[in-house]
Amino acid sequence: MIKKGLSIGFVADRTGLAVSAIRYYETEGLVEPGRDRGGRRVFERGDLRRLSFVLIAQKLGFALSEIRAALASLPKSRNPTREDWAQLAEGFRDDIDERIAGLQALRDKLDGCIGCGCLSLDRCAIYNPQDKAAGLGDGPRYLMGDRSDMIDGSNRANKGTRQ
Amino acid sequence: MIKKGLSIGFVADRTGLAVSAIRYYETEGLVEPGRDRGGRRVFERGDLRRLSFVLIAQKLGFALSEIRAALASLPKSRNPTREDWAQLAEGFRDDIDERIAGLQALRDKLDGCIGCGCLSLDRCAIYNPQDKAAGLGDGPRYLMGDRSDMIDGSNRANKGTRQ
DNA sequence: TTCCGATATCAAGTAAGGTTGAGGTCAAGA
DNA sequence: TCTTGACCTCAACCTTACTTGATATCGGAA
Repeated sequence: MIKKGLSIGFVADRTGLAVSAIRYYETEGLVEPGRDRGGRRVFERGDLRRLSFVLIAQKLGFALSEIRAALASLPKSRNPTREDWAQLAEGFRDDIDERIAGLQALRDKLDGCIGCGCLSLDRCAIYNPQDKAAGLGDGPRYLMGDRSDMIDGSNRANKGTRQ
Repeated sequence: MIKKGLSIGFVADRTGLAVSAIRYYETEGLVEPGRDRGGRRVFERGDLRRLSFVLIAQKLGFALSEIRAALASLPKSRNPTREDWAQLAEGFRDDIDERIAGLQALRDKLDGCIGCGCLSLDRCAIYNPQDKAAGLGDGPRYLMGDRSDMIDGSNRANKGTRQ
């Protein structure tokens, strides 16, 4: 059985990653290269795919920890088959779809509010204190939240206004 | 002329930002609150909009430096009008559109390659060393770049293969 | 007048995602 | 054999985007 291993420099050239980044990814558990007698890292071809996946996922805004979790679904005992990768990509694609939807929703809101000039806001589609910034991640955030009625007549009337 | 100023706490409540974050944004030039006699920050209503804009843009993956640049297009001498904001939002929306397009392209590529199982790659739509990861930012990166022919017959044949 | 919460500054710390540098080893070619 | 380039480890440093803690002041209410 002839085994061929790839050096870290070769992998770096192929993926466009810096050697230091690949070593860092190893410490983060994103790849687990073997070692040769001399202690040098020996990568397999499948690692190129893993690392490319890391690159793509990162560009999409996934954190390394999330990517590690995704990669964990690949079998460790054998070389991942195309079915394994297809399955991983499936869930991944769902995530992409969600992000696209989130961006589109936001764009529509921007169109509806700022774009149309309805900055008086009370009747604005975008302005809704109950509304969350849909699809944009953690924590409820008010979108362009500015409203006059809350300044002059709210239960916070004397807090926060000065002079 | 009656001027009303908003305290940092009020602004924090309204935007959902931490007080410390708002102070940080000031050091970064994203807002420039005035000060009252006692040295406390005094915000204007327009600052709520600025800060909301910062929040949204950040969620979209813009760096604070980019956001600062975008905000710089607003007039400093007078209160930004709805036209000012509309103009800012316009270019911003184009960016969103680009990002959406990039994500869609990537999704399609994933569908076309991993999804369909064509991992032999040479004929694969996604595999193209000349191709950049479209719309995904800096630097050319190979997408899922793994190819057997380059291992056994390339001008790098004896570099990077071991044992 | 005293108290207390909100505010202020400044330095340091945090987390993520790496890069850089020092000092050392390995192995193939001249 | 010597050199050279690719590789190794480990610690320190970097940037971004904040948070935390120490220490101090402001100003409105009791």
